[in-house]
Amino acid sequence: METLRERKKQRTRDALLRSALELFTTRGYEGTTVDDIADAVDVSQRTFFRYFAGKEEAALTLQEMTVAHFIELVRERPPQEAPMVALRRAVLEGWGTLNDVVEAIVPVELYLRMYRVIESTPVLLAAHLRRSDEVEEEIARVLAAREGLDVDADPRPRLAVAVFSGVMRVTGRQWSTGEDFSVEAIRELTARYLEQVGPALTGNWRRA
Amino acid sequence: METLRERKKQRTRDALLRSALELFTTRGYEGTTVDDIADAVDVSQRTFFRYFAGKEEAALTLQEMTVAHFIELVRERPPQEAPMVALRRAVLEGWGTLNDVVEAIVPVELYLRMYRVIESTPVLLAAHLRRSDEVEEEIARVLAAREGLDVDADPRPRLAVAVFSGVMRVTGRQWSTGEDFSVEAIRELTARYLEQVGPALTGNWRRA
DNA sequence: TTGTCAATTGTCAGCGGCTGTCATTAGCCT
DNA sequence: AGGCTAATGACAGCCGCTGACAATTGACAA
Repeated sequence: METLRERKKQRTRDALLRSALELFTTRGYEGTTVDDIADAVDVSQRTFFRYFAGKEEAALTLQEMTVAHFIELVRERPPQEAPMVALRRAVLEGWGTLNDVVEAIVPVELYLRMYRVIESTPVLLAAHLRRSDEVEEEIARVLAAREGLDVDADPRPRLAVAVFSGVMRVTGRQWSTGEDFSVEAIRELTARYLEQVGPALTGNWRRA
Repeated sequence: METLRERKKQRTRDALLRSALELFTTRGYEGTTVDDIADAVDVSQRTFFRYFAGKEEAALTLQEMTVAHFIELVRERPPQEAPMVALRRAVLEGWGTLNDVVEAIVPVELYLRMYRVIESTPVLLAAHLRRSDEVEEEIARVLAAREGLDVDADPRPRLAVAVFSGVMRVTGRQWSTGEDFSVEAIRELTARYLEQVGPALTGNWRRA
């Protein structure tokens, strides 16, 4: 943070983001107008749009941070690990370091509340799923590169990532509708659900 | 189609839908205004919104038809089939009967063109993925009922459906970016990709 | 310190999606 | 034919978002 200008900009952006999240998690996403957010920070509506491409972007900023972090973790996985192992470890490590990533901006509690707002707001959920879709493609390319494959010729990287991503989505939803919102809870759930993929696909579900 | 009123309504709706799809596939989704659509049918903008909840709904109507059909096919699968087998057969049968479902409203070719518009228009893709998410939940419940399981207690139905749905998404995208837009092409791709799931998850990708 | 340049912001006008309201039209039914 | 109800049009207005231009404010050098 060198110049005064930059610091001021950063403060404005932080204030906008914090006000937006606070309003979204109390009044709801649809119940909050961009004017509300701008007014809360005492800037013009136009200024809000200079910091965020849209209302959605503000709502998904925290998610984007954790997603970027997760992608980094996948990239840093030792190349000898099998793909699914690398993904699994990256995710588990990601949950472990969630606090460090988020807390620098807002309390983790706000992140969790916002997560539920996203899941329960159709337009936000849609945007979130689309972003996840993009992330899948990115990770598929990372894995393909690790394994020396061509993503367009060999379907396995995209398939593996799609499967993994599906499990993560189911896990996240189960967690967000459950009672234990601790990081431990989702870590455990993640590990457990990943183990259930095999049985879910091959097993005869009727014999307990 | 009993009364004159009902027939007129149906015709208005059909005209709106066809005009919308025609415009979307030529000028693009964002490049088409609701006023454009209404003007093409010579009704007021207000009337358009009495037939469709929004621009999105018109754009996703064909998809919705095929999805509803697919769900029906899953419901009709004999209960002794293993879950993944039932899903696989329902999908393959769905592609086989695509023509019958769509052609009653518009040429299948328009359906295919619209599919690509959806994939390439961020806001439509987002809405489409969200809808797929809802469909996953519905199908998970169908499978759970078949197998006598509680979806909230046993993660396997949701996991299996999430995996299957992921594979279908990858398949659909691959198909839409390929060269062969025939139904045979996607049927074959579907079968092939489903067979690749196992290897993608467990295999060591490096030994060819 | 001051003057110049550039970056940040506010204001305003306007578009497109969408909704509520109310008057008008058009099909239905006796 | 005339009354009832459903469908439509016209209008006003909210909200998200953008372009354009002017005003403000920090940066930096003379």
